Amino acid sequence: MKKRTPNLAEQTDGHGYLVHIAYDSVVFGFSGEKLKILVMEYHNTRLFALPGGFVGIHENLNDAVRRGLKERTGLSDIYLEQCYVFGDVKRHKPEILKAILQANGYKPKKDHWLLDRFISVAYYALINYELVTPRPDALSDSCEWYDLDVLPELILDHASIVQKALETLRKNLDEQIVGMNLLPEKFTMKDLQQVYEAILDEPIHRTNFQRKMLGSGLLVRHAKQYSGKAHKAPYLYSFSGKKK
Amino acid sequence: MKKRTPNLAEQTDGHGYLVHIAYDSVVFGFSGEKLKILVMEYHNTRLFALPGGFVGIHENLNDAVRRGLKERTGLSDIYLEQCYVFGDVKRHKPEILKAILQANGYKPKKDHWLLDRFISVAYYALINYELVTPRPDALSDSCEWYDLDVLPELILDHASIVQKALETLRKNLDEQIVGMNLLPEKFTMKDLQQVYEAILDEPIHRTNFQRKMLGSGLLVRHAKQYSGKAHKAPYLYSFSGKKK
DNA sequence: TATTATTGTACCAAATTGAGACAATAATAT
DNA sequence: ATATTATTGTCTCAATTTGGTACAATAATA
Repeated sequence: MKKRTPNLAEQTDGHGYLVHIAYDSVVFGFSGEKLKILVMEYHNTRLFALPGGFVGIHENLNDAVRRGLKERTGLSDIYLEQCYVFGDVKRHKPEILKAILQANGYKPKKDHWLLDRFISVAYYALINYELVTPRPDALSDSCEWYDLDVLPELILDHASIVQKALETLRKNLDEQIVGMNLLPEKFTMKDLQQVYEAILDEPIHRTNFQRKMLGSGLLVRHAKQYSGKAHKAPYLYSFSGKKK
Repeated sequence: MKKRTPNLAEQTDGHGYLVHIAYDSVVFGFSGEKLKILVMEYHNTRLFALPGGFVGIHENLNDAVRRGLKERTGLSDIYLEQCYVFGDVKRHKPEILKAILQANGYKPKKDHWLLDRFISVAYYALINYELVTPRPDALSDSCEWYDLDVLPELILDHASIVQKALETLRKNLDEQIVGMNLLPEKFTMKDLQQVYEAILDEPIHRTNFQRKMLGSGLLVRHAKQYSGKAHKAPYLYSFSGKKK
């Protein structure tokens, strides 16, 4: 039996969702040697935001985030980490939410729960770019990949959230099997290195990186991949560990 | 002008505080070669809990935590870090809150906001044990230091919160100037080593630790401290960096 | 003056890291 | 075929960091 999730804009209070609590997610993908994140644009507003949402009254916080990611990416087994809670009063900008609702044809009353102050739990997710067709939700025109270095201006404190997510990702880089979640099943050593370079935003010495990765014992080597280019073909690798 | 903070138990709804949102803090102190944390016991209940609280409607989340710590420790400039948000449904145990309120002479109605589900933002704090006289709040008999290895049984998921705080502290140990916050202004190298050993719960090689700490460039050496014992007197040190 | 417990420094070996050399190789050009 | 080109995988060597011991210095006591 599937639980019905309430329609956001029609509600006049937070019934169905916990009031004052939201989440925002920084969904990282990797393609074309660059790190990208998902950004949504609301209907007719030129307002850009991170994919976020609310927590059902009988729903685990983490599950709420997974539900939101499933809706936007179609993926249900996603690598997910909390990174920070943004809880300052000054992030409360009811006029922005109001504009979004109005652009969608709703006339929220002054005490509409969405116009209240929210504390947002920030997450980051790592997903395989190739597996995703981003889908907008009811309030948004689009949900698309943006290069990290050419993000549009984001509403509220979402730029800080991206920054915090990136910092946390970098901090966790050595302990987490990042490549496994951002790359397809099989990949070359160069692919993996480019992921690390994109995240750290600095070049990495090739042979030392190779030594480190092979030495970790996490990689399984497969057949070579012939690209058709005029040079030695690289091996393909996959991760031997279990997906988190 | 000081803002009035509402009286918790008298409220019949969350006016004054954000509903559904709480924080819990793991307050670390160091004394007698051991790591300790503050634990509160509620009146007449034998229920033990971490110092926690709620967020005023017009209050920053971080400020709410600082306010709570100020009330219980008297300190206002405390080293504080978020570590995790506990947001599972199963942490909702209204009967425990009810028991606490009843033991204090309140008869909460069924829909009392404190009996609702809460998401809790966990923090850890590092403070100088010597500067603190723990103070209980209105609902609790005591607020006292407990050795980490002999904690009483804690309510709800507070044991997990302690665990998470400890993990986070360990993870941050190298980047954060932990000693500065847990030790008095001046301390010996042995004091500092004992702090690290208490946090990591494993012995550290003395001379390598000394080399690492002196090499960090963060320590300033002062006069020797004569203990009256029959051996060479150690230097006193202090940290040269700014707090936090 | 010898003894004891600690502390500060020096030193050596092992492990890790940074940087480059070089052979192997998959295509293309000759 | 053979030379050329770009890239990959492996090695090697030096520099740095880390783990561990040796030892002298020293503040009290016996």
